[in-house]
Amino acid sequence: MTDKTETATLSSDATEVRAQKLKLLREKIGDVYPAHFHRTITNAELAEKYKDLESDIETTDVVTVAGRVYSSRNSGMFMDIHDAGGKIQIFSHKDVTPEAAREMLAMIDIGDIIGVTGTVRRTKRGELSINAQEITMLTKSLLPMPEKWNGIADVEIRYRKRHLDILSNEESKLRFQQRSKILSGIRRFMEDDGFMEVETPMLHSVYGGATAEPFKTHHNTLKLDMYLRIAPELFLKRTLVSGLTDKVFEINRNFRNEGVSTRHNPEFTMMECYWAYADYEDIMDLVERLFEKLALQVHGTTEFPFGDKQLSFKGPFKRVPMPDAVKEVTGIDFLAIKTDEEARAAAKAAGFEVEKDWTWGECLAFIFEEKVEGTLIQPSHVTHFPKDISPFAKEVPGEPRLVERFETYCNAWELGNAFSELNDPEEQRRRMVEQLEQAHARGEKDKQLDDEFLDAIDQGMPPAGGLGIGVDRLTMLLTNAPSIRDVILFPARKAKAD
RNA sequence: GAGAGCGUAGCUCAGCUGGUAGAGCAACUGACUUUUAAUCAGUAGGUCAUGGGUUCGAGCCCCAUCGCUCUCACCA
Repeated sequence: MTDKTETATLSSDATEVRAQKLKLLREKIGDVYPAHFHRTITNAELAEKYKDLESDIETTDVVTVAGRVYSSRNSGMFMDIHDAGGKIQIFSHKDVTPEAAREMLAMIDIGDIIGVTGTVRRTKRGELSINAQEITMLTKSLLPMPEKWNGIADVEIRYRKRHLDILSNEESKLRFQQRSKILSGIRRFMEDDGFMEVETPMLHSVYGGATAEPFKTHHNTLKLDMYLRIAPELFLKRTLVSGLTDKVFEINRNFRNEGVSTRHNPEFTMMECYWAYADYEDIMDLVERLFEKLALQVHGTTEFPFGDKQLSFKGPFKRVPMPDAVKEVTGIDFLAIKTDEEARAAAKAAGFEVEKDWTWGECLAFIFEEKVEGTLIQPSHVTHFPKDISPFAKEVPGEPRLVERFETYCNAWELGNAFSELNDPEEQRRRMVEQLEQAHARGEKDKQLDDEFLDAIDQGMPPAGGLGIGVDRLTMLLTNAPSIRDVILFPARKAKAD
């Protein structure tokens, strides 16, 4: 394959060496990136099948494995190759490996993907191995692998070149495998609970269902300004009106043109569901059952660590009305306060800076966010939100300033938001018009009234409980990830100047 | 959008009050035939993010720009 005069000409620059080896390989064996190669067993299956094989025992079982070369010892006599599920040691020795296969070793670099056919054995030192009879180059890698002990630590590279992160950091690989299982776990839970998954538009000509700045785009043929959806809520409710199903859900991306942080990405995954003939208390039960199931799936138990905290997803969760929570922490009894003026005065007296036009509900919500939110470490449902900030929720009977809404908090993060959904068409229209006026007053010129939604509500939407769950944040908690970018494969980045 | 911090070899990181640019891994040349963070000897690899400035002299000090991280704001 190659003799000393050829190898002596190799440069010491890693990428140049690989390019030269690729050229030599093409001359010698032709196709360095073959289209057809079939392994007979994966590395994980191999480990399972031969877990009882004793040390220093050689079998006559011939297998074909494949994977990326992660390390090489004794001039390639021992190589570890990894596929997505595990690793296997390749043993290439003159007693067991034909000359032609051993010549290939000089052309193999760490990072290359190879296929190996040979017999299964366990070495004296107890390492399950393949005695190589045939070695096939499947993919020559042109770039060096990241450092083998520390992997990629530079967060910029970890996010921009995610393949290097996952290639070199086992923790990162496991986390994304776990995310996939969480996603399918949510889907299975919802389906088992009788919910039907639907897909509603990502491109909206009128955006709504949440208060957020949208991404704006344009459809050329329709000559129509459009928005990437900030929430699927209004379409899912229209689905509920249709009678297609009494239990509907969607798992998909929402887009919000706002700040990025360790807990915010411009596109994020939301599970949203609507359940006819149920109310927000039924939804609380549902959230608890879902969280408990996911914790069991990921950790095998409902108790698990996050950072230096210990979380428990064992239901039932603490349930506390917002006015009670605020009273407990600050002593301010909002239920005893009658007017907006009094609310602002009470807030000011307690040391909060409030805007002149704030309502009773806005003062209550503000103090909740300032003082209570940060204390909610274990999963908790905060109920009885002010109506002023909840345009889609039904009033609490006997307390028209509050609505049947709850948010689920954990680790001081908002994870879920749910209501007994408003289905009174006149009340719904009133509240949406009010929201629209407020938006226009803030300078949001693009905000429009969603007539198609209001028309559907006029048709009659069954009473229902609805819920939105932030899947990324839930995944962060379940996989002990400090940043949302650790659970999103390709998080939003600025364009690189070079 | 505001504040704080960071940017040194392909990767992980040192580099003191300003005085010749360093290590480990990876790579290359050899030795070594049962290793597993293999080992041993040697070699090569740098516009110290970029552009200005101060200084006899700048990786280090100053200014600007770019990128990243964290905190805050908007928000989930």
